[in-house]
Amino acid sequence: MSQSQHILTAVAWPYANGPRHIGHVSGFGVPSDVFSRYQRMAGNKVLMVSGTDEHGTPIQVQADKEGVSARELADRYNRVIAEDLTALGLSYDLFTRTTTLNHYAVVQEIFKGLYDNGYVFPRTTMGAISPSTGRTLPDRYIEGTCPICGYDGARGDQCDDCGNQLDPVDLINPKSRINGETPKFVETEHFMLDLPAFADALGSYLQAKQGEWRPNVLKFALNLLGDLQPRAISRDLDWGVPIPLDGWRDRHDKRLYVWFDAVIGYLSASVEWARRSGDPDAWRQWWQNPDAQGYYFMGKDNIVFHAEIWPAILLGYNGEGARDGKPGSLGRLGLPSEVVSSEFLTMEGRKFSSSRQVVIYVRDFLSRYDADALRYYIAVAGPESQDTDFTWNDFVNRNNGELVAAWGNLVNRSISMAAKNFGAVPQVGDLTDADRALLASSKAAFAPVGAELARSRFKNAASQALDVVRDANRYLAEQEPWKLKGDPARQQSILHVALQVVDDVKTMLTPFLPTSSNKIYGMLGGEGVWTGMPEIREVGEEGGRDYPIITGDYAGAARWEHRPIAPGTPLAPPSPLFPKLDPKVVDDELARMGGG
RNA sequence: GGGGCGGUAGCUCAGCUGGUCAGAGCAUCGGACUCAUAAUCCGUGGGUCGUGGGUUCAAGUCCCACCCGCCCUACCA
Repeated sequence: MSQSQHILTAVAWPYANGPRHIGHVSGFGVPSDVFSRYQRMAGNKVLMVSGTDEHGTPIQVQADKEGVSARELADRYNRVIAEDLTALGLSYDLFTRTTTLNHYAVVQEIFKGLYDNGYVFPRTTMGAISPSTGRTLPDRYIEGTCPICGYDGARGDQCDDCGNQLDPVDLINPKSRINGETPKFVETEHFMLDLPAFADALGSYLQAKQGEWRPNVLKFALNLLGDLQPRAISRDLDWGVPIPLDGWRDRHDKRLYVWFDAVIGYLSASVEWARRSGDPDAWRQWWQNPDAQGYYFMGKDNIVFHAEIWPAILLGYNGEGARDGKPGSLGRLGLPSEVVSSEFLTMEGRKFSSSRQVVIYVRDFLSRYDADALRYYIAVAGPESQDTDFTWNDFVNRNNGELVAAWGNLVNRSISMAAKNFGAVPQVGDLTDADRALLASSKAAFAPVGAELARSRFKNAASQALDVVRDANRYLAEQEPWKLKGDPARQQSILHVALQVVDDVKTMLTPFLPTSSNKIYGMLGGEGVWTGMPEIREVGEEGGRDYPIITGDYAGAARWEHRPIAPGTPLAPPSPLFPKLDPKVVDDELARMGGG
């Protein structure tokens, strides 16, 4: 094992145009938190950052629809999302937003660095704008008749009927999906990121990741290299980060493209975190230390931005593309060590769709079920390596069978017996072969389970921890401590062994189940905090506005290691850890989904 | 159109660079037990590993073709 490392956990930024649903958090939220909690327990220095992504056309469109300003809309959903992610127990060191002055400053610094090195240049292009607002009309917001197959619901970027990629200029009878008006195609000047200049650098960067990244991510990224085009990183819109060049800075009709500013959020959030921690340069440990690792968590539709565009931006800022150059004033910045992408979650066989009520928002879910139950389900049955279907039936089965019947019951029966008979953690006497075997297999599980967690293979990790649970239940069935009233010494030894294994497994499940693991820690007499939980804090910014952030003190007692339990520690009769769900909730939830 | 993923027991899925790889969990059925949220434990059945070829001493595991499902295609994780 290596020494303590600096690990940046960069979590995809949820878009603040509405509340997030469980598909979103299964992609970026739960995986990144399980990973980060494990890394902290393993003794590494984790910096986990994210925030709400608040610029761009969809937010402006939604705000117009609701008759509020983009900022008001973003304020609203920033708070909703921050509250939901906190309730899920996601241990962000800083969860901020893209509308801070700090973020604007960092984004503009990166832009200038790219510009000074020659990787960003202006170009006049043809683009669609809305005649009534003058704003860029993204291709997806234009529909019309497909010039190839005649399908009349084709979008500007692609025809859903024949599958061909289109240019919106070619659409017959194009219309805006926002308000039905006919878009105007005009010449407009935009700044382009010179992606072809990074073809070689990106190629060698990605090649070096062979065997390390999930194969689908790497294949996808390598594939993109074949056709790199300069890409516009500005838009005709007033809701975004201003372009920091003379003659552009004060224009209200040109802003940086939302994705360009969003990925830079990982850096700006790190900078903000450092400043709030009292050491403004602390972020450098995660970005400029050659031994630091950066893990980026997201859903698969984000791969292009994290495996292609973000590395290109960093290379350009560092002056490491085909045009060379030198690092900007922040200094050389590290590229992602690994891009961890989840696949997609579907809902009862269908795509998530808020308009069709095929959705369950995080908030609604957590109003009826525990965060640990959702975290567990996503970790063991989520879209880790392929698209996965969420069904209420499966959720109830796994909750009742695995969390309640296997794990919760082991905890409950062990502590209950020990509390009832001895009122304390029992002494251990001579060990039998069976005792030793169980203790050894429990202790031996730390290494493989940890290794799987470090590789973001959460299903394997959880299932190996559950194997220990099954071993322990079998052990109790074989040893039958409840029959040994006449042999208290032996009875004590058995219960001691059982409790020790409960403690071990509690440790191994902590990344998945922080809340219930904290309870078990307390039940077994643990002092202080086992694993920290996030909280919302209201903060301000010099010259800016107040806003909520998620942060927390995660330096609890939790360590990724076997911890001997102490005989004599008082035990109280336990209460169940996980509520068993009535199978009727399946029907209730399906009915809630609008007729199922 | 281009790219990617998947098709293994009733269900959900493991099976990395080819040789105990035909598995796990759940569900079913039979039995045991009672400490525990009627939880637990033991046993049982069940698959020509999508289809057709090929390479090999040996193929879910590699190659080709095909069928089916899904996803991405750059402003819905």
